[in-house]
Amino acid sequence: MNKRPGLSRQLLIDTALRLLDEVGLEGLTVRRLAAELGVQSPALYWHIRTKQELIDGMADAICRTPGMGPPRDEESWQDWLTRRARAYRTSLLAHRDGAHVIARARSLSPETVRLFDQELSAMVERGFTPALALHTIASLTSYMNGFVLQEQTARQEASLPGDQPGGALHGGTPATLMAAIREGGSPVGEQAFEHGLRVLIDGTSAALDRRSRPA
Amino acid sequence: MNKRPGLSRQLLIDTALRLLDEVGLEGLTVRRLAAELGVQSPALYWHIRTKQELIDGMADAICRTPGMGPPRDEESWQDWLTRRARAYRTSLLAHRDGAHVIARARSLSPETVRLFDQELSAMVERGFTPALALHTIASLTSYMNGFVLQEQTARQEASLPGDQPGGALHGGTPATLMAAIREGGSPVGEQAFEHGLRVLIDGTSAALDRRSRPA
DNA sequence: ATCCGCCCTTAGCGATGCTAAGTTACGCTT
DNA sequence: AAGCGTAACTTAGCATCGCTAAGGGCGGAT
Repeated sequence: MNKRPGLSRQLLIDTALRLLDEVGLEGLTVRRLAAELGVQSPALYWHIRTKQELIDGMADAICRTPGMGPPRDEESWQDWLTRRARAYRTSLLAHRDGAHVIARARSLSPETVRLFDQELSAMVERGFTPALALHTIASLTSYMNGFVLQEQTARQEASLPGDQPGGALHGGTPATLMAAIREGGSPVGEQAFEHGLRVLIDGTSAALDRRSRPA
Repeated sequence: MNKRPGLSRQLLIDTALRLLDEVGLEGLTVRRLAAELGVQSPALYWHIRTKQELIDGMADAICRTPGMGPPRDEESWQDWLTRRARAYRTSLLAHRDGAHVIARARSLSPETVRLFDQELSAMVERGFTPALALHTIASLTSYMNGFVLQEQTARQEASLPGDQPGGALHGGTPATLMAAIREGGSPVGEQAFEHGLRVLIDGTSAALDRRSRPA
């Protein structure tokens, strides 16, 4: 389907991410990717060892987006974590099943780990202990991954047979839940994400205060 | 391999959960489950429509654990959410790839939704608005799912070739990260989970105060 | 000219989710 | 008691999957 500038590990990853939007993670097969590259499927195994390795690379590419990385010098850690979280969510949402790719990944590239380490150092400079910095980022990452994961499974559910907006709820949605959603509290979407994000930042402020000036 | 008390949807789900511990989610195939039940694989399709439906049932069973459900009458919402979160994590960790099962699930049973609604009502009785209650539970759930997901992928990584404790870090782990882990800040495990949990509860207290007595 | 190794091909293995069609066993009416 | 319908299973098999084995073309070094 394409001309042949020769394959490469990176080209496989980039093409796989583009293909992902078309066919989803379930539909992303080695053969389909090979076809997209105008090549027979075993050719891919010259550049990657397993499909898992391809997925790891895709996850890594999704993580390494502008917006990740250490804060700017003038930036408070609150502003930075908020900006970083929004950028990360956007990057996950940028590809169909993006969060599922992350969930299926098994290892990060050394470069990404190094970038991550720089983030931790910057937090230490701003008053975090190393352990508190790591716990904070880990909590935030768990939240973001879990959130978008739910968001993206809900999204593909919404495009099934008739189903009011409101997620995975068939039949009679109970009273309080309906009220909550009507009130603008849908558990997916930007507003919900921002809520959890703020809660985590506020709670982290409290944890940081507790350490820096203990009773 | 078994006698035949006759199959049932619930028996499939229970057996699948038991089998999951042996073979993991990747190894859990329809044929393997059928063999475990002493039956040919197409027999299962009398009781379930697709493998996806089986996974939905497994996820539902994992969610519905003692510890979930509305708070006791004398319990503060903080104590309840903490207890509930610990119980949920324990339930996910109780099965190999438990969090991955949740991640792959697409819908919840009406009963689970109803239980969830009771939880929301109880929160409203304790001063939450419906939307705030839903946002709170959603944030907490995202966090818990994301956390155990990472925890369980890290776990199966640890049982690969030589690799110091410390997760998905091959080669030279950078300085701050190493310090953080040495300091007792591993991003997985109970201590890390408790940190994020407390942060979320503290932040929720702040959000609740903001609503109930707005400036 | 020859050889070597990079990068791709054709062929195919074992396994997967699932379907089609046939078979058994049991409870019901008559 | 004979007949029958349906629930619950079987055998066979389709299309597709990840991945391996073996070989071929082709450019650069010798």
